[in-house]
Amino acid sequence: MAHDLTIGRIAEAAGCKVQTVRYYEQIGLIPAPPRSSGNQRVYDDSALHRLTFIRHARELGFPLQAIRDLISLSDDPNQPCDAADAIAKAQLSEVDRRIHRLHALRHELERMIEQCRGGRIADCRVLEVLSDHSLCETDDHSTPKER
Amino acid sequence: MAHDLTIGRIAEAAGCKVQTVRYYEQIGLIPAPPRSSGNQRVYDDSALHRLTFIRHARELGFPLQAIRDLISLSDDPNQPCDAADAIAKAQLSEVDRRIHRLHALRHELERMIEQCRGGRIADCRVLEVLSDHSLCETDDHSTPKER
DNA sequence: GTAATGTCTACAGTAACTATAGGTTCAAGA
DNA sequence: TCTTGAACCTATAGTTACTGTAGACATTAC
Repeated sequence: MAHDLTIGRIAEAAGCKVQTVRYYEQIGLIPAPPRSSGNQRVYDDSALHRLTFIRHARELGFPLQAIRDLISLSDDPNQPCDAADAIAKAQLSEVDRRIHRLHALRHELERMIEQCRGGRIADCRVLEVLSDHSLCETDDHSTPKER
Repeated sequence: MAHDLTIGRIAEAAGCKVQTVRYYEQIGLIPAPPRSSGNQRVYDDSALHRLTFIRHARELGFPLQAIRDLISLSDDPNQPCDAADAIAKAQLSEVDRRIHRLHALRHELERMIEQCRGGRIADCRVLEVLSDHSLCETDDHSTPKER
């Protein structure tokens, strides 16, 4: 049984906005669906499936380009899956880097909050800690690429 | 002793690009510095101090608007520091959310990689896991605001 | 002195959406 | 059946926080 779905329904089912679905169509990530007599997009389950794939990968932090790669891989299922594996592995190490960074930041924020005890700005360590990088316990100066 | 610094030097010292410094000036986050006879920006230590403050806060994940707020707070050091505290606390809970999320994602990526053992795409679970949200162990469907 | 590097302005481009305006279509209630 | 309000349509502009490019001028190193 093929369900007919409106754009609002697949957006809701996939957990994103209607505009986002249209945007994905515009950039060619999902195919343009057929239209109803009143020119409204009509989706089927496979469209929902692909949209869910994309949203899920986005939630995992994959950039759209990586998702594009994964989709083109899955369109040709006789290739070895090394490429998909490599993409996932690269993503894993990126996630590890972010977790590591966030833990350091968390620690520093806690120190900041602890030292700010309702005094006056002039005595507030929050601003001081932010000003002085040497007080920071991480020395990771790299800028995260896709945040 | 007041050091004279070129834009390249303060950018390097603060760990960002030259364009980023000019961008911060453009949006009014740092004041326009005096120029040399050859029309090049000349910075002093206080400019470096403010830039370091901004970069450090950015590395901590503060959006520019929050940084703007913190700067305007520090311009009036007789206020109570509750506001700075509130900003830091909001940031902390945001960091906590991200850490939590990333741990779930990490777990899922590991499962994906484990299940992809050099077979063919057709048998590769990476794509399958990405397609099926129900296999995912987190149900957090929210989209992070500032990524 | 000259070559390489750094800086200048102005503007365009990036990712990944998000919002708005001004219109059409659809579904539900009176 | 009419109407009203929600959902849809296109097109375009805006968002955040930069990053890159072009073409010209300045500074530094050899």
